[in-house]
Amino acid sequence: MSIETDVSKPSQAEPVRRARGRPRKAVHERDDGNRRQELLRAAARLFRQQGFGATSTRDIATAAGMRSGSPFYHFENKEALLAAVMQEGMKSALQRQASAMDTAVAQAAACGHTLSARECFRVLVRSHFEVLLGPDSDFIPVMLYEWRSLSAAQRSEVNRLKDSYEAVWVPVLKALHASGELHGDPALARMMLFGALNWSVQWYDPARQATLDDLTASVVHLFLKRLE
Amino acid sequence: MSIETDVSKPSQAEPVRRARGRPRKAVHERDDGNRRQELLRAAARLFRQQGFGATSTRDIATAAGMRSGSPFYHFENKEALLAAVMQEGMKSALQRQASAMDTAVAQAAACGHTLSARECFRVLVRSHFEVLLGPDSDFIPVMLYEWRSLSAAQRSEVNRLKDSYEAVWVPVLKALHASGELHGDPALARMMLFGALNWSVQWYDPARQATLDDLTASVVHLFLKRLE
DNA sequence: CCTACCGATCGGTAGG
DNA sequence: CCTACCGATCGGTAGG
Repeated sequence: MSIETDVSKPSQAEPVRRARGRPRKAVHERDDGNRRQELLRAAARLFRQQGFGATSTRDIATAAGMRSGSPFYHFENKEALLAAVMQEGMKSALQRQASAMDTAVAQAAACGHTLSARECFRVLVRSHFEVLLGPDSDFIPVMLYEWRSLSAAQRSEVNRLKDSYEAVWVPVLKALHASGELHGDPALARMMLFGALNWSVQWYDPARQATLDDLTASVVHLFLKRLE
Repeated sequence: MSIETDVSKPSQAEPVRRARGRPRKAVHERDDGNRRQELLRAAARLFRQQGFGATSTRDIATAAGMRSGSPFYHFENKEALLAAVMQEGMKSALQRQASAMDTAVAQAAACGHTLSARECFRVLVRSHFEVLLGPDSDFIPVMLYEWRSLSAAQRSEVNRLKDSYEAVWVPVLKALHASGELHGDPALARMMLFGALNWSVQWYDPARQATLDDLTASVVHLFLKRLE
C-alpha cells in the first residue's frame, strides 16, 4: 500500500549545494541529537502506551515527523531503539536520584546536622516517584515492562545501570534495619518496596489522586516502624 | 471483520450425524475443551515469556501441537485468546482465594475461635503468592503485564473479575487499619501491597530463594504493625 | 482440526 | 534524512 508518488525521479542534477547559504542547519544532517532525542521520546511514549511489539517503527517515525526508513539512520534496529529508551531513562533517573540526595545532604548540613536514614529513605522514595510519575516519565515504565524484548547483551547493559541505581538504597535500608525501623531481611524488603513503588505507574492518576508528597508520606508510614 | 461462514444457511438438511459410528472421538470435533485448554496453557506460557506482540499464533499452534490455522477454530482471533488466558487465570485465582479462606475459617472454627484480621491477611497473602508463583502460574503474570493489548470491552470484562478478587481484601485491610495494625489509607495501602506482591513474579526464583511461606511471613512483618 | 492460501504489514536496506 | 523497494512473516479465512 501507500505507493509513494515518485515525483522527483529522473535526471535531476544534484541540487548544487552552495556552501554559503545558511550558516546554521546546513543540510539538516549533522545537527541531529535533536532528531535522535525526538525519536527517543516518541518511541518511549508509544512503547509505553501500546507495548514494544504492537508499535511499528513506522508509528515512531510518523510521531517524530519522519519517513518510515529514517529511524534506521539513527538506530541500528528496533531493539537498539528500545535499549536506548531504557538507558536514557536509567541515566536520567540516576541523575535525579543523585541530585536529590545532594540537595538534601546540603540542606541538612546548612542546618548543622546530618541526614538520618529515615530522611534518606524519604528523599529516595520521593525521587523515585518523580522518576516514575513526573514529567517525561515514559522511559522507566518501558524499562520495567518491556525488558523481555531486549537481547541478552542489551539486558545486561541496562542491568548495570539498574544495579547502580539500587545500590544507593542498600546502606539506607541496612541502617533502617539496624535501628529497628525496618523489619525483616533488607534485601527482601527492597524487592517489596520497589514493587510497591513501581506498581504506581499502573494506577496513579495525577488529576484525581494524591500528590507525590502524599504518596511519599504514605510509603514512609507503611514501611517504616516508629523509632522510640 | 470475521464474516462467519454461514454453513447452515439455505436448504441444507442438517448433516445427518449417524450416532452409531465410532463411540468415542467421533470426528475429532466435539471432544475439545481438552485441546482448547492446551492452547490456553501454551499461549499463557509464550505470552509470558515473550510478550503478546512477540508471540505469533503460529508459535502457539506449534506449542500445542497444531497447524497454523487451528487456533482460530477455538478462538475468534489472537486477542480473544489473550482475553481467555486472563479470564482463565482470574477465575482460578478466585477459586484458590475462596478455598484458602474457607479452609482457614473452618480450621479456626474447629479450634473454637474465629479468624483474626491478621490471620485473614496472612491467608490472603499466602494464597496470592501461590497464584503468582505456584504451579500453572503463567496466566496471572500475563494479565498483569499485557492488559494494554486488550480491547476496551475485554478489558472491562477482566476488570470485573479483578475487582471481585480485590474486594475480598477490603474488609480485612479496613479491620487492620481500625485495630492500628495497618497505617495510612487502606485503599492506598492495598495498591502498595499488590505492587509489592505482584512484583515478585519479576525476581522470585523458587530454586534459590525462600519458600512461599517465608515470603508470606516477610510481608506480614513488613506491612503490619505489632498489636499490643 | 488440516490444507492451502491471501492481503497487509513490518523491519530493514540501497542509493542518493 | 528521503525515496523506493524487498523478503519475510503474520493474522486470518475458505473449504473440507
